[in-house]
Amino acid sequence: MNTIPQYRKLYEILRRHILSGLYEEGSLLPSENDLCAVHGLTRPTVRQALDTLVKEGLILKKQGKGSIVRKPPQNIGILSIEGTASAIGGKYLKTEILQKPVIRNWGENFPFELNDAERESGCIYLERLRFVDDKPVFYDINHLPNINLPRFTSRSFENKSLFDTLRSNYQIEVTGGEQRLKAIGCPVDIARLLKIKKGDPVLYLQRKMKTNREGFHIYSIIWFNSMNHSIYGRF
Amino acid sequence: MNTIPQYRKLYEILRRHILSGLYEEGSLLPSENDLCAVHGLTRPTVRQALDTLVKEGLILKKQGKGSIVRKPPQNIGILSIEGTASAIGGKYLKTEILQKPVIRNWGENFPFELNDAERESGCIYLERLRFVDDKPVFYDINHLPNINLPRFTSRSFENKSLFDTLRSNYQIEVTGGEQRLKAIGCPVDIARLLKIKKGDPVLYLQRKMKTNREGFHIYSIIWFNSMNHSIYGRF
DNA sequence: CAAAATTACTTGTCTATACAAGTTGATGTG
DNA sequence: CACATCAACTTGTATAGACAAGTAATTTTG
Repeated sequence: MNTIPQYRKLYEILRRHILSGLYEEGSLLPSENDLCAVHGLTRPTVRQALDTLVKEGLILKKQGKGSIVRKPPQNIGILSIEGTASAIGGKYLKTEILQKPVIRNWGENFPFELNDAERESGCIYLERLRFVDDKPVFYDINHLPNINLPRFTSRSFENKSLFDTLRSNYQIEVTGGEQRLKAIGCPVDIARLLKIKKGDPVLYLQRKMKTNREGFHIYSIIWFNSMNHSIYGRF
Repeated sequence: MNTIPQYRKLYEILRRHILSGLYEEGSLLPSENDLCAVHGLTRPTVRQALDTLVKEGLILKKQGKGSIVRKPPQNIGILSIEGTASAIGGKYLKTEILQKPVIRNWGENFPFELNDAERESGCIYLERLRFVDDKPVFYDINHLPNINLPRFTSRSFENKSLFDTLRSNYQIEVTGGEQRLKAIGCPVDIARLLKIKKGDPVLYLQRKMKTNREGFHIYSIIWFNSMNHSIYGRF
């Protein structure tokens, strides 16, 4: 059976509520017993859902007090952006799909090593241009192995997070990864997309992300205009 | 009572066993039921201990299989460099101290927030230029609070790691941190040091590192010439 | 009125049990 | 022998309940 566990459903609900702003920052989530009653679960199950939220940094638990809602830095699938001018609310982040997901080969000199399963299955490829405050900030191309992702290429990704889709529809979560970072002069075709001049300094990232699905990696190459925004990270 | 929870004790035991090499990499931990029997606990408690190990990356659980022991987690990439041409061994990394550690104020617009203790004590300041293969690759300026660091300013740091010194002489270890990243055109004075042209794209990092000493942070600002090297990181 | 004690809440830890689901090797069967 | 089946393991999910410990507001006490 391909059923989604209860604790996971509750996690998705709470996560959505938190991110949608239903709870103010610093306010308390319903108590564990309340959540039990409302959703018809027992405490260990509810706690499992809350544990996941804690791990993601969305809540902070205090014994005797409750679960305090936090709003972690706006996360664009692992990539956190910090604005220099305005705070970045989810509202101001837009995504334009330049290349809808298509199935194709990995390409000649793919900059990462691939395992056999990945190479044999081919990959799903998509290109995106992402906006903050209606101004283009970064452009990314993404490769994921075409393994057990039913109906993936027919989904809409416009203004949706790729990682949200993977998480809520396929239970795939990024658990870690590695990346290489450079500052380069922007090539002309990318510069046109980002509305900057050729040769302007941009951040160039190659990243390979591991997921909870064994051997399933997500590969991204990113050009990031850091003129008005920084990449923010914790380690 | 100040008793340590059972799951925490078990976690400490298993962690010590793994790090001491009692289990080989890739081998299996005793099954959850075995651990229950041996330590006189129930499965939820044992699982709580294992969860912590998973979170730390010391084991990897597979349903139906067991808990697989992994190598101790990779370093908290203080700053890993990856060469484009030759592999970089520690041997080829040299450090030149441009400004020996001095005690002074934090400066007007220090780019990070400081706590009271830090601001009141003033800071130790030093500048370094770091070479790979005898070519300058990055320049960093570092600030650390002048709190309980006897004889620090009289130490030699030439070709020594600042972090090694802090660990072995003062038992200060970096436990995590946060950073902001940008690509910028290199300012003229930095360009001269790095032997590149003014305006060439360089990576610019601001990082704040947390340590095992409560409230003691290390602040670094780094200009990195990524022409021939990348910054490599795991997350 | 101010401080101490109580009370009602919260999360933290733990036991005991049950069944589902994935893995592996042994056991039969054709 | 090759292959399917089964049995015995593993971890994953979930229920039900108990008591400990921290928090905060209320009540009692001096």
